[in-house]
Amino acid sequence: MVSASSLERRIADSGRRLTEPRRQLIGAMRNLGDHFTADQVEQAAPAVGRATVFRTMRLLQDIGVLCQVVLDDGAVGYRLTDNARHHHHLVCSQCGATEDFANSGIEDLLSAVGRESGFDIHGHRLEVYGLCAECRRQLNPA
Amino acid sequence: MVSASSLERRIADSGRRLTEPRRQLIGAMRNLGDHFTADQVEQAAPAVGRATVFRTMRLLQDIGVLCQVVLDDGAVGYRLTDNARHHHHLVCSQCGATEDFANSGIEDLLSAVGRESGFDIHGHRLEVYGLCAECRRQLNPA
DNA sequence: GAATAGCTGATACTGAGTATCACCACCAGA
DNA sequence: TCTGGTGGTGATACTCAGTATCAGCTATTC
Repeated sequence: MVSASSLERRIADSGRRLTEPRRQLIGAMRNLGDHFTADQVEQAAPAVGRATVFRTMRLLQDIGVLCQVVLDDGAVGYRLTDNARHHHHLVCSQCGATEDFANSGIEDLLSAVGRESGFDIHGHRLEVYGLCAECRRQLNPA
Repeated sequence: MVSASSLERRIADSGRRLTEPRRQLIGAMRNLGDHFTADQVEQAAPAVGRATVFRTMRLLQDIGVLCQVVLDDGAVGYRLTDNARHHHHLVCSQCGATEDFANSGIEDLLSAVGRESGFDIHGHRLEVYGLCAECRRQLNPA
């Protein structure tokens, strides 16, 4: 879990102001754990206006500490990350637990895809769905 | 482009009725080209009720002839496909043109990711963004 | 202390998708 | 031929995610 102070520092470092609503939203997201929806954030910080919730989430995405996760069913979730570099998500379709992972093999594969297709590839989005170890244990106790 | 008759046959083969609204929606989607939004389909088939548009799009997804494409900016588009098997999308972030591609290397990579993470992986979603050959030519005429 | 840029909350909006419900259309079986 | 069931339809109202607008607030800077 990313610390609140490192998130706050990242906001300040990017030249934005560290205001009370932003502090509250960071606290709310951290309380919500490793995955949450925009709606949950809104409800977890009732003193903050709706527009500010979305503005702040956009800001956090821009500075690379919040990332969108496309779930199994197409719904969108969010996740705080301290990994500002490109990465992918492993999402448990049972409990929603989300982990980051990086894999350079995928970049290599995609450059081959680019050569074959004539596309000049500059980005991608990879979400991997499965059952996390915890959910497997619960479904299938040894 | 998938033929209308093959789409209609797929609906009939799946045990559903081939009704006039469904025929109209198939025509509308084919007219819209290789990528479109739900909204565009709705407007292209004004005689068909909104609920039926979404029901039919869901039905087409269920029988594997329509697939969701998550765009660069997180918006959702759709694409008719004759490739009912698992595949990925190459999306031009300039014009939206979308191509299918399959790559077994990715499956191999992901099984390794599963072993390392303890996840039991059963699916994934990969969208690749770039500039298609046509848009590259227009931006950068030799 | 004034100017200003950044930030805020309220509100109304769009776009995507779902839920509900009464009604229609087709088919099977009596 | 009537009847009932299932599948499909359109209208409508809803939720959820996100954007646009705008007046007012606030921290900073000069």
